[in-house]
Amino acid sequence: MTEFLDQRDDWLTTNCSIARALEVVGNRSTLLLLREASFGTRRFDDFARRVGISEPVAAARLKRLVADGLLELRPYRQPGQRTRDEYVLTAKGQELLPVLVALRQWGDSWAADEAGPSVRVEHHDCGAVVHARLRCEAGHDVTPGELDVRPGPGLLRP
Amino acid sequence: MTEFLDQRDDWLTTNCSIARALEVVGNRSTLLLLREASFGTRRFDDFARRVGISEPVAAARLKRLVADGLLELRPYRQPGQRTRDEYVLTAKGQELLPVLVALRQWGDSWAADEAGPSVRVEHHDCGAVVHARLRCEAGHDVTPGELDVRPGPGLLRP
DNA sequence: TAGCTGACTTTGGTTTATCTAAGTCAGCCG
DNA sequence: CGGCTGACTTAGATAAACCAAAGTCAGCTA
Repeated sequence: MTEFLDQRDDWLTTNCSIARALEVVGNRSTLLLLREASFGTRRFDDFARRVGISEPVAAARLKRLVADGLLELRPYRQPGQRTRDEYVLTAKGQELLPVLVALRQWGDSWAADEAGPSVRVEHHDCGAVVHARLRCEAGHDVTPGELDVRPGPGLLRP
Repeated sequence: MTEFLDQRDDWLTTNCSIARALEVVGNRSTLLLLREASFGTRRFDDFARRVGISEPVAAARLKRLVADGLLELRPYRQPGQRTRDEYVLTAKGQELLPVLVALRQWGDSWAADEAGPSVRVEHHDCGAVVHARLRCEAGHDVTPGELDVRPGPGLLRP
């Protein structure tokens, strides 16, 4: 595996899933909007205010998130109000939650306030705190130091 | 818990671990440099070339990553060359790998090339593919839909 | 039907991220 | 001791992200 890594060169740039993911969620405001969506925020100005971004930015990013299929618009109606659209996470958006959990976990460990984290994410069924963990398909817990990188089927050689 | 989320308003902005983490790694090039570091890249121009960014950007981001303690400079010497510094992941940097694994996993699922992913991340000990998973402290696997958000100790009320 | 409200859009300007191209500089090699 | 090489830095320019303030507009409510 070491040889593989030493020999490789610019192939990663061409087909890297991390880079592709970052084209969709590779900026601060997008990830914070997804955080809000995961907390149940659904309305335009709640998104803008709670994330702390301006309305034009919120509008552009939310539009992009809908176009990319991470959020969907769903009509709803509050009593005494007219029909509106609310933004709801799709399955594609929900599957990004491990990224957010992992980011929060890192922030809790390395950049937290003295008072501790402001939120706690629990397992709905049992109330225990939830973490993002690495695990292999053989069922072992894996630490960051135990990762090996190998060529995959989509590897493009120079 | 629903009441909690409905009542909360601008508290999250002030002390959010995700936002804090994103201040450090909230841009594309930083995360891609960390990807490279996790693949074992150590030298300046390898970083720049493999990530596909210009040298000025690579220099600035690497400097920032060292200042933030995610990478450290370690002197090394190749035979017939002078002493240089190489960039190596610290523990603080390694603990971000779950974020990268989760991002790659999402990219593999939702934005992959037809040919499949270009790399495969394995458990060093057993060779099985590694995934980022959500798990609660009671030991249950948790799906993104089973997450509950609750106030934490550092929660600031408006 | 006039007004209010939520959900944006428009305008104009600043900051941040990025690029290319060229320059610096330290120290081993010959 | 003079040149080469790797590791940056500087300069100048463009593109992307963001902001505040004001404007638009649809459709309930009164």
